[in-house]
Order: sequence, then structure tokens, then C-alpha cells
Amino acid sequence: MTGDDVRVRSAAPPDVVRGAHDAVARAVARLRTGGQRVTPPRRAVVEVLAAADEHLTADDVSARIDAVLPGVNRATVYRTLETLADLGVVTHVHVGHGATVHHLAGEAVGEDHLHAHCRRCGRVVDVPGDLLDAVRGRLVQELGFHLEPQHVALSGTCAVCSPSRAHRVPSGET
Amino acid sequence: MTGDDVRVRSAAPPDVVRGAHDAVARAVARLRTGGQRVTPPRRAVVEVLAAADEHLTADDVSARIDAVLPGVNRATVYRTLETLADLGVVTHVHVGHGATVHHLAGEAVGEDHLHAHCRRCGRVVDVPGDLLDAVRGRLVQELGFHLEPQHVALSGTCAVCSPSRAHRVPSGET
DNA sequence: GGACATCTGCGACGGAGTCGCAAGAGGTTG
DNA sequence: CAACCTCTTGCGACTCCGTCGCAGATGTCC
Repeated sequence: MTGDDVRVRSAAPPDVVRGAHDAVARAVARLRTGGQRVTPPRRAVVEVLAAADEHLTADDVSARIDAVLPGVNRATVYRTLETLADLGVVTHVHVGHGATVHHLAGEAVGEDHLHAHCRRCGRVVDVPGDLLDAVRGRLVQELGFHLEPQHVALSGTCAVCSPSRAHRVPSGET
Repeated sequence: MTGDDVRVRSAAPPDVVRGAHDAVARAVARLRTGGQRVTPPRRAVVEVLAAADEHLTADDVSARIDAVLPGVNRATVYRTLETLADLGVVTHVHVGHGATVHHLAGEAVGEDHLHAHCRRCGRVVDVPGDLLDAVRGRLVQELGFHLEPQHVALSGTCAVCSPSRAHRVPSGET
């Protein structure tokens, strides 16, 4: 959308990617130290994620890249996302019904938060990162189960769609 | 698999569907009170779920029905599952990566439990039903978010696959 | 600047779930 | 118990998400 050169070499900051530059630089560095090649499509994926204000599906990423570096294939985006996940640069969250959204991992962009998904409007809400700490402890002790709270979104109904006051955006059930 | 007459009328219990008869009867009754028709495919879906020892995907249900009442279409199973969910007879759980599993709701068969999914071996582990009570309270208070803990499986690594002692069944990541 | 392993684009594929349609069957009424 | 009207079903096609194999392009190292 905001036309900008994604192939920026790491000097000469454009204007949209602004604050996310360190994140991009760090991600690229981690690619290198991980023995991976730094290619335009990969750089684009990182930059799109860094510039995103929300969590993106693979197709979201694909679409945004297309606006800036046309011709990058869906499969490449998926593969890149996977590579970046292996390196710990990117995290994905499974959201109830559809999607599976991606974002730069932890420290990179936002702080440490978890996700909750509204069954009614589909919105993904950020919730406190420590929300499940007690639960995690209990699961390890009682069942030996090691919880990874970031990996799936909690499910329910958000404040806006709350049962009490019926509200907006009715869409498919999750 | 265990060949048995699914079209049993509600008298003369076969031998496999044993203890689940009340559950089936209750489900059928709820179909009627809900103004829904009771058809062989619908009855079969309920009976398969009632007889299941584990949680089933739509295709699992489809396969088991086929062994007993051949010719029921995939689409019908999906629609029936949805209808039963609307009536509160059936609940589905989104499991991290693939699936989406179904089971008779609450009181019907098992007690009230939640689910956790092992990223490594794919197993679905039952966890205490009260596990997220505190979390639910906190979400409502702080964010107005109404959590439905049964609706998605928690994600992590089960005791068997626990990081400490590497173990079995390596499969795709979730 | 060259060699080589790695990436990419492409097209096809597979699983999960949904939809529209016409035919068939459930439930109700007389 | 027969007819009727509406709800369900089966079928086939389709979408969406994700993955794969292949051949050609390209990043990286020397």
C-alpha cells in the first residue's frame, strides 16, 4: 500500500518502515548467523511484519509484499515464514477458526503478550503476557504438560460483542 | 469398525453402544424439542459420538458412520454436527494445527474438562475443567472479555514428549 | 568473476469446510 | 393411512489454507 522500496540495503531509511528498522536489521542478522541467505523476498517478509500494526495471515503478508515487491509467490511467503519461525524471529498464533497469524517474536516489536479471539467479530485482542503463568505452573506440576501460551489464541467473546449488549460485525462462528 | 446397528430404535440395546444409550436418547429428544427432524444420519452421528472413547474429527465421524450406515455424505456430517452444536448437544474444540474435534457436550458423556494439545506428538490431553476459572475472571474484569475455555485446546508439550527427555512420534509442527 | 548449494516461482496437489441444487424423506394433518 | 409441505440429504463443485516437486535463478564464498 504505502509504496516504498523494500530492497533498502539497511542504510537510507525510507519513511514508512520508520521505527521498525532495528527489528528488521536484527532479523536479517539472525538470518545470516543462522546460515540462511538474505534474499529480497525474505527481507520483504520481515519488513512487512515489522511495519504491521496488527497480526497478519500469510496471505496478508503476501498481499502487502505484492504492493512493494511484486511477483513474490505464496509458497515463498509460507516457506519464509517457516524459516523465520525456526530461527525464532517470527511467531505464529493459531486462531480458533481460520487464519493463523504471524508476528515478529517477542522483544522485536511489541512486548510479551498473549492473544484472545472473539468468536463473534473475529477480532484478535491482546491480553497480558502473564495471564497464564499460574496455569502453566499448575499444568507442569499436575500433568507434566509444558504450556506454550503464545501459541494459540484464547477463545471467547470480546467486550464489544459481549453477550449483555449485542453489538456488531456478525460473522461466521469460530 | 465394531459392526452394530446404528438404527436401533432406542429399545433393544445392542452391545457396543452400551452405556451411551441415555446420551443418545437425550440428544435425540433435544433434536425433537428443538423442532429438528430425527433422521438416520443424525441419529448415526449422535451414536458415533456417544460410543467414541476419544474426540473425533468430522472425517472420523464420517468414517465410523460409513461402517454402519453407508452412504452418508461428508457434507451431511458437517451440517449435522453444526445443527447439534446449535442445540448444545455437541461441542467442538479447535486444536492448534489441524483437526477440530467434536464430542457430546458436558454432562452427556464425560465430566467437564478442557483440552491441551501436544505440539510434538499431536495427542490431545484432558485437563481439569476448573483450570482457567481464575483466568476467566481476570479477563472479564480487566478487558470485558468473556472466555470460553472449552473452545480451543491449550498448546504445549505433553509429559511424554517433554523437552527434558526427548521421546516419540515426531510429526509436523503445530 | 565463478562455482555451487540454496531459494524462488510455478503449477499441482491435498485436506478441511461450505454451498446450491434437485430429489427424497420426516412429521403433521385430515 | 394417505397426502402434503417443508426440512434434509446426496452430490458435485468450489474456496481457503498450506505443502510439494521441479527447474531455473541467485546469494555467498573463494
